[in-house]
Amino acid sequence: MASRAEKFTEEKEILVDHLQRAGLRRTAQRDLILETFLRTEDHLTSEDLYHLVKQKDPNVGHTTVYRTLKLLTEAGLAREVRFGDNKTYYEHHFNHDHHDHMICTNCGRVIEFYSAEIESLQDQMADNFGFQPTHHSLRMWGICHECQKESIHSSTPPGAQPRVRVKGLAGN
Amino acid sequence: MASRAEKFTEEKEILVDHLQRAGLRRTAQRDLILETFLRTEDHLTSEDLYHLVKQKDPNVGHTTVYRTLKLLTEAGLAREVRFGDNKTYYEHHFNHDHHDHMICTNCGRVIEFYSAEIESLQDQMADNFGFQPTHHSLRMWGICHECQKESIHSSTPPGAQPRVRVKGLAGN
DNA sequence: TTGATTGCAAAGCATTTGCATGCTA
DNA sequence: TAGCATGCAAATGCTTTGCAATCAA
Repeated sequence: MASRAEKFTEEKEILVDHLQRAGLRRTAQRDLILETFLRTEDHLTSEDLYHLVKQKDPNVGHTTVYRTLKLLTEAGLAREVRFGDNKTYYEHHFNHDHHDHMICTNCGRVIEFYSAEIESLQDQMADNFGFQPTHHSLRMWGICHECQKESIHSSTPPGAQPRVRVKGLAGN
Repeated sequence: MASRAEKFTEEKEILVDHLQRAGLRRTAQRDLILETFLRTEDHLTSEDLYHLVKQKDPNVGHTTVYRTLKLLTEAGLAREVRFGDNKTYYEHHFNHDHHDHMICTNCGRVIEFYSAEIESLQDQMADNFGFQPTHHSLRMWGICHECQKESIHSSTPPGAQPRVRVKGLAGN
């Protein structure tokens, strides 16, 4: 376990390497945004991250957070995901295994899962079509275990606001 | 095979039924939009459909197309899909089997596929988490067979504009 | 010094909403 | 006739861009 002072050393190196390779510059904002991003394990929008960053440095602009999240994605540190509410969420990518998502349409909970069998069948399927896949996204919407229990006692949804509000039914 | 005059009878009945059940009204616009929608087998945006409908009746507004596509989705005649360019596409849903999509990030081609094995593994996976799925979306991005052939002869992409422009890498 | 970066404001885009008018049932 | 539907314009929400000032290398 790394000490407090050394936290996220590896990720920071990746960012610095990426910046150098691309002829970009290391700035206090980029450092702060990366650190803040890594400090939460949640899926967060640039809006969410913006507010967290503001607590540390009120001068940082929303635009910079947007731009830096794209940067982190290019550097392989973050990954964009969408859960159906037309917002872009970001999750950690470096040192995190690939996974897919189940999204509870009642409470907004997001469950990460991985199935080697599904992955291999996907590749097989792509192969059938001569398709060369670079990436994919599998999402399932429905009711999570906890919300199913809730509905035994009450027909109304649990008190907590859904983290993700799914408007349409389809896969956006 | 139904005659020309009887085309889309079944779908029209579904719409009319849905309208009646919901206390809504049948209008010339809704009929026209449904017909135009059914007349193409493509994935189209409300923008696309709007232009097609305009050719028949220039007075129809974009808003009505938006609203009607939502209506058709509720009626079970259409399904929303997203391919990663932040636009909502619609595809036929009634009498069309469930399927997933491979999207070529070079030419925009969309390949529909279905795998019973993947579906069943998904259900199994959901079951492991006590998750009750209502619907799902599986998309793979990559290079289609045709574009792979093209790249043998030229390093530049083929002339045709991508139907779908994928900006980010992740599943939006 | 040079050119990338920042943050504000403004623009873009797809989509939604308010509202007066029009039209089904 | 009642109230749903329409279509325009305006608003919305997320994201991107223009630009002058700032800052890293």
